[in-house]
Order: sequence, then C-alpha cells, then structure tokens
Amino acid sequence: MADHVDLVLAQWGERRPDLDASPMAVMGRLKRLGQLIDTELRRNFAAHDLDSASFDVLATLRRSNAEHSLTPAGLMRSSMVTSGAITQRLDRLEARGLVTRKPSETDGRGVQVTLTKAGLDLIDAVLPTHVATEDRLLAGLSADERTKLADSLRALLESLGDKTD
Amino acid sequence: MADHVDLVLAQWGERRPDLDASPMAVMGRLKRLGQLIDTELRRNFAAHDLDSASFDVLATLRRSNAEHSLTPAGLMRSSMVTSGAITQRLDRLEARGLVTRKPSETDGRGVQVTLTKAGLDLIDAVLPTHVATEDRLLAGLSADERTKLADSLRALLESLGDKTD
DNA sequence: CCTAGATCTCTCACCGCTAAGTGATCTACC
DNA sequence: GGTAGATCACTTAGCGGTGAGAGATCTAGG
Repeated sequence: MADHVDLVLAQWGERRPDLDASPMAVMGRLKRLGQLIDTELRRNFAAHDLDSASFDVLATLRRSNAEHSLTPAGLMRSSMVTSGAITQRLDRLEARGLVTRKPSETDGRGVQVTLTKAGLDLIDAVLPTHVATEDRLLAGLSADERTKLADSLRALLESLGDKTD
Repeated sequence: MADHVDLVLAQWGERRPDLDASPMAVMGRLKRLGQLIDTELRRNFAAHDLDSASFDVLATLRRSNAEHSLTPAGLMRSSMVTSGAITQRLDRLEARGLVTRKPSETDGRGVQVTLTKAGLDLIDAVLPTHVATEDRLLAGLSADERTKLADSLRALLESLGDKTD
C-alpha cells in the first residue's frame, strides 16, 4: 500500500538522503487531502450557486445562536481569514440578500451581521447535501478509524493552540 | 480537552439536532489544520522570497530525478492544480531564472522544464528550514502519534484514489 | 480626565487559482 | 492512411485571498 506521499518520501530519500523528510509523511498528506476535499466540496457548492467562502459564513451564522447573528470579528476568528476577506465575503452576501449588516448598539465600531430569511433557507437547504458529501468522502474509513483520526487531529490542533477555553 | 471543532459540533447539536454533523469531526479539523499550517509555512517561504506555489514546483523538480527535470503535465499531476496554474507558476519561475523551458525532443506538444543552477541552489537552501518548520509544527505529537496519524491519513487518501500504482 | 494602545471594520493593490476554451500534436482504430 | 478523440501547453476573465494601512472607537493606567 502506497500513496502519492510515499512516493515523494522515497524520492527525497533518493535525491537528498541527508535530509530527514519524515515530517512530510503527515504534512504532505494533510495538504494533499485538503486539496482533494476542497475540490470535491467546491463542486457541491457550485451546484447550489455557492462557494466555500460564502458557505463558511452562512454556516457559522446558522450555528452560532438562535438569532443567527455575529460580528465580523467573530466570523474572522471562526474562519481564520483576514479581516479584509471577511469584509469582502459580507459584501457579496449582503448584495445577494443573504445577510444584513447593522451598526452595533453597544459598540460604536462594531457591526452585527444577521442571516436573512433567504440566507437561512439557503443554508438549511445546502447543509444536508454538504454533510452527505463529507460522509461520502469518508466512506473508506470505519467509524472506529474516523474516531481515531479525529482524535489525532484534535491533539495536533490543540498542540498548535487551537483551544476553545 | 476541546478544540474549536468540538465547539462547532456542539453548536450544530444545539441548532440542528436532526443533522448528523459527525463527518465534520474529521473534515473540519482537516480544513482548520490546513489553514493553520499554510499560514505558518507562508511565513517561512516569504522569508526566502518564495511562496508555496513556487516552492512546490522547485521541490517537485528537485526530487524527481537527477536532471531535476519534468514536463508541465507531470508537475500538474503532482501538484493537483489546473494546467493554467502550472503555466503561470512556470512563467514566474522562468522570469526569475529559476527554471528553463525547452521544447520536448520526442513530443511536439510537450515542454521540458528544468531547474537552473540558481533554482537548485535556492531550493537546497530553503529545504532544511522548510522541514524544520514542519517538524516544529508537529512538535506536539510523539513519534508514535505521528506514525499513527500518517497511517490514518494514508488510508483516507488511498480510499479517495490517491494511489501510486 | 486624558492619553496610549488595543480593537473594530473597511479600503486598496496585488497575487494566484479556477474554469472554460484554444490550437497543435499524438494515438488508436477502422 | 485517415480520422476521431485524447492529450498537451497555453490564454483569459473573473474571483477570493493576503498584507498593509486608515480612521473610528473603546479601555486601562496614571
């Protein structure tokens, strides 16, 4: 059993035997999986006139609270993109009537972003197909393997400071 | 112990208890790790006047064979980006004198891309710091945990068709 | 109070990728 | 041998991101 990364590691062993390329066994696979998964999810989103950036915002608002409302700063922390990216995402979603922006009542700098009815309906329509696509991509792993993998990934994330508390 | 994805899963359970969001335990973490790692590697590349796209091409050529030479089609398969992206990457690298393009001797449509001396020197200079950065990002996992994680990721990649043979 | 620094949202220039499509060349099959 | 379809590298329009920075507002310390 060998995947593309095994080949890459073998090539490095051939050309640069002095180099310890072992970190690539994890990092290379993370990158490659990310690209494969992104490509697949992109297709699903496109079928619903969406892209992963818009989905990300709508889904974050949807799950945040009963009002489906959050500040741009909150969206930024959740999405791990720059503030400029959030502004542009919201511009697009607002133009499509999927979210509204209104000044914060408590913070003169702040803005409150809220899902509109159209935005709520759209995200609720896309969510089941999105989860189904993710599930299909994981079909090769048993429930136990998924759990083990999720646990390993959680450990790595936590070691990189991705804590909730 | 809880990371950001645990919070996200709890939120979905609250807002959409009917939805089985469990695939996100793996998919969400893969996405999040990808973003964290990309950001970190970007910093390292920038310190060497590089970006991950250029590094990807130079490293692929470096490890491919003793001549450090490949076709654009080969680079495309290895990088999993579209052919247009490869053309543009090569344009940039050729303009910087890091690679050369010459027509294939055996295929009238084909091109042979080769690392120049400058390209070879640059990638060999960056490689050690790149691997060191990756190793630092994995510092939170023991050798055994890394192996287990790499194995899980390999299994997932293989199930998605990322085979060498 | 007042001020220094943090935080919030937004703007802008630039960059790299996708998606769709082009023309040229190769290959397999009739 | 001719032709239909695959493959190859490239072009272009449009999109979404970063990084740097602006201007407004909040907050903590003296």
